[in-house]
Amino acid sequence: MATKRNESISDAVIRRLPRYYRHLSELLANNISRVSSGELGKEMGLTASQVRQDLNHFGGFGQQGYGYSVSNLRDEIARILCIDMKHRLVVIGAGSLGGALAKYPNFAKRNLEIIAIFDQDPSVIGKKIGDLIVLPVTKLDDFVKHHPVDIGVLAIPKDQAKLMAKKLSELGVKGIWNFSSTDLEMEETAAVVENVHLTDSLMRLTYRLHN
Amino acid sequence: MATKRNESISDAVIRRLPRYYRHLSELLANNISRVSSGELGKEMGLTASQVRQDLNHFGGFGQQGYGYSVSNLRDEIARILCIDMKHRLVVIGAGSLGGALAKYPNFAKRNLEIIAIFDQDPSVIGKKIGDLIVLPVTKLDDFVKHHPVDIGVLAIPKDQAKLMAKKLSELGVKGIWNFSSTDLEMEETAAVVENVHLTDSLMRLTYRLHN
DNA sequence: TAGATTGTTAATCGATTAACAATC
DNA sequence: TAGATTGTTAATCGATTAACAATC
Repeated sequence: MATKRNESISDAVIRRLPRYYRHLSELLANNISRVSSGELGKEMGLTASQVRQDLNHFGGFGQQGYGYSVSNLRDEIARILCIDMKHRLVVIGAGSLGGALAKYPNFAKRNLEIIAIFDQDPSVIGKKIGDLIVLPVTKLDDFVKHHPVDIGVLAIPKDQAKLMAKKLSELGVKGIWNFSSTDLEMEETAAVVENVHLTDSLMRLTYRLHN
Repeated sequence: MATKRNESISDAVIRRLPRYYRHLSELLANNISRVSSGELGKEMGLTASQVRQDLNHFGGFGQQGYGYSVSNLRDEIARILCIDMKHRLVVIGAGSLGGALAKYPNFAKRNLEIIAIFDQDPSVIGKKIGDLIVLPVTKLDDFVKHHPVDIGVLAIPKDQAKLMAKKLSELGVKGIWNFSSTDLEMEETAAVVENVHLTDSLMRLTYRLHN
């Protein structure tokens, strides 16, 4: 059971979980086996209070007078984020971004596996990207029906994104990781969407550069 | 003058600005010339109140009884985000992610220009990526001293990220767009850092997939 | 003018911080 | 035991929503 009660956890908390995970991994790599909320918070720019509040949404992982076991806490957060389970991804769009995502090295240790990559361009189909061969999108239906796919990664132009998201969702893919610069909202469907807007991120940087 | 007074704008507001910009661009592309806070909010999943509050941090761009001029509001937001100015970027790391960013098509219309890409690997140096030729990192100092560089894009392994951020900052580069999976914090230096953590984003998706 | 919609103030809601008893 | 640090409740702060007078 991930949460203590059936309370819904705020997005602000969820956003911090992967950061906790990274920082705890870092501590672990440095052979540090225990950490207090104060120390962890200081590293991450959070108050001790906030760290304890965040963690206590999911259960009491610490021990009074001692703090938290780094490896235990890291495992708990991995479990909360569900990266203790294997997830299978397909990438739609074998352009340079799709290709880069398909080869991204940091997925494996989080149990994330890219199992196929698709494109519609005949000049790209058949090419090798890492260990994968680019398949024609026309084979997508067939592929998904015969392989378990948890997440579809959209690295295609924005005008095709909505349609492809709908298709994936209809095929039973439950998660969409969207790199097309349009906000996908899937009210109709059951799929969960996570939008990554690279230019939005860069525009926040240009804002802060001058303010 | 971007803000009305010298109030500091909350991060939550800044995060929405690029979304406003995208949605207004969309409306403009569909030849819609005016929009009310209610309509814009509905499209974006915000209340009319919030739209008006957000915009009024920067000035009164609307007109009672009419709403907002789409093109005018879009221009104002572009100005607030400073994408009416040209920004010059250099990419550090010509791996597949660095390469993809160097070729990313959505930058140009926001006045963002990639002017060089660097790598340390001799087998990559000299290769062509889009219109650019990969330069050796040893030439970085010299390049930055002779060309105006606003933003450094880090697409390198995390253990090299901190050092490279420091170097860029010392060379006078004021913005760091960091794709290395470590949180760069530049208290010592004057550089502004925007972190993009792809695996964090994916972990939020796996969380929501199961909760 | 009447209707619509803004800009802005006030009320509410939620997230962060502070405080402290519990306890290892 | 004494010291440290948690889990949790209460207080504060800030962001979102509601309300409405101003006005195009």
